Amino acid sequence: MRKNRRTCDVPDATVLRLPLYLEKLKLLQAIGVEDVSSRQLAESLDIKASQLRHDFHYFGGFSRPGRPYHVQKLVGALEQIIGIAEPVPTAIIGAGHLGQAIANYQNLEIQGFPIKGIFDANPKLVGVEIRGQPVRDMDELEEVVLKEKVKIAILTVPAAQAQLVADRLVKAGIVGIFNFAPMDLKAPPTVAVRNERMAVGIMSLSFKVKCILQNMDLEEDI
Amino acid sequence: MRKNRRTCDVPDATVLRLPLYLEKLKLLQAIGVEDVSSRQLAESLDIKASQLRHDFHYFGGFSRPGRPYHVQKLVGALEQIIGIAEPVPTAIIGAGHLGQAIANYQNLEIQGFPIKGIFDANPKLVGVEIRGQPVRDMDELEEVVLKEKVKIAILTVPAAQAQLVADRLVKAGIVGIFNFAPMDLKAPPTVAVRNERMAVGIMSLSFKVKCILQNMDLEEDI
DNA sequence: TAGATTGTTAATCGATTAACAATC
DNA sequence: TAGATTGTTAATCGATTAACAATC
Repeated sequence: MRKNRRTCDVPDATVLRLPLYLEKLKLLQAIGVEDVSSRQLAESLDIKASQLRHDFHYFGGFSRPGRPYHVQKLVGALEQIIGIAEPVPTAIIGAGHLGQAIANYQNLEIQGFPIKGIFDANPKLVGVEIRGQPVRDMDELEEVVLKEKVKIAILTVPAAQAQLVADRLVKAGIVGIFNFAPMDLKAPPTVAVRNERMAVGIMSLSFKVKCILQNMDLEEDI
Repeated sequence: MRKNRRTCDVPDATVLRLPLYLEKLKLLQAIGVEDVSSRQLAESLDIKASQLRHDFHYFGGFSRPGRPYHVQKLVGALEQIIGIAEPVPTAIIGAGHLGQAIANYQNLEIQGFPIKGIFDANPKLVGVEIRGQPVRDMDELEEVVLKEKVKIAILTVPAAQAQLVADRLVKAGIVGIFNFAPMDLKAPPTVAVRNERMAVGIMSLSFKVKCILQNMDLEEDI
């Protein structure tokens, strides 16, 4: 029990690297590589080997001194840590273009997030099939969440409805919300929320673009 | 010239907060608020006032001791710094669901990123109108980028084609790529690339979900 | 054995926060 | 004036990197 609690006391920066480690390791696994050293893995991700080992150290390490990592074992261990060793039932709320884009992204299921329901308030969309699943009416939300033990909701509804839907999801017992609506959601601390902010992404890109253009102008001046 | 260069030597963490500051300030502007203190603005963003002032300090500060910030001026200054004081011509490559979702997201234009072209390789999509614009054939890519002085490309093509398209964009003179394909793009240092990694987002959420569920189990045990 | 590797701690680096003089 | 505010530097905190003993 103590140990489980500890595996959760990990810096965000480390948590964000776990999926990258897993992704690379799965590629290695696919081409039949059995062992990999921290140096090899770190180089392919453009980070320092000591950072990778430091990250792994939060979970007690996955090998022992002198021996490289066993790819298969490491994949299993990371899946366990990330929480996708067992599939995580997931639902998509909002079947507009974004919702459909995500529903059609089949890697989601492969990566451990099977879509157990797609919902929309628009009667024109209800019943439309997406990857073999009908879009359901919002009325069925609570029922399906309960029945399918949905843990994560991907929220792609308009900003105006996002908080309302989120409240329903929380009440229905959802544990994580991946929010694509351009606004901050309020949720109790027992529900994890991740806001995907398109505006932050494109504006931070714009900042760098501006800097590149300025530097180009400066070089021309010389 | 020295000063311009300096405004680019700013920590990433600060750059990522600039859009959040701008967003809140625009909300204040919309409801007619003229002045705002660092404490008010910081509290609404759930950060420390000293962090906000420290961030602003990278750009020389936007007020003087004793006086709060002038909302209007601050909005203008941040737009200048982010690089959206002038609209930044943008294109979307890939008119699938994700591309259409982004194209339909009208805030993009309001926030300074007018869509000057939407492209797709699929002949069935070419010609379809999205927000008053026809989807163009990929053949026209270079021509439109040049003519419309497109600076940023939003890449929503399948992973298999992403690098090929990116190479064409770089050659055509694009300065920033917002990549939604689930793979890392290679580009010269004169082109800014931002990878949007859905997998990282949902897996880091899953990690937190797993921790919440474990803690709930622990409490039950007591 | 010699060279390479991990786990683990210490050193370094960078980002956040606190403190405060100057100002209104 | 008293209270509040900013710009700016110093202190603190946390994350990254380096170093190295133990091991293969």
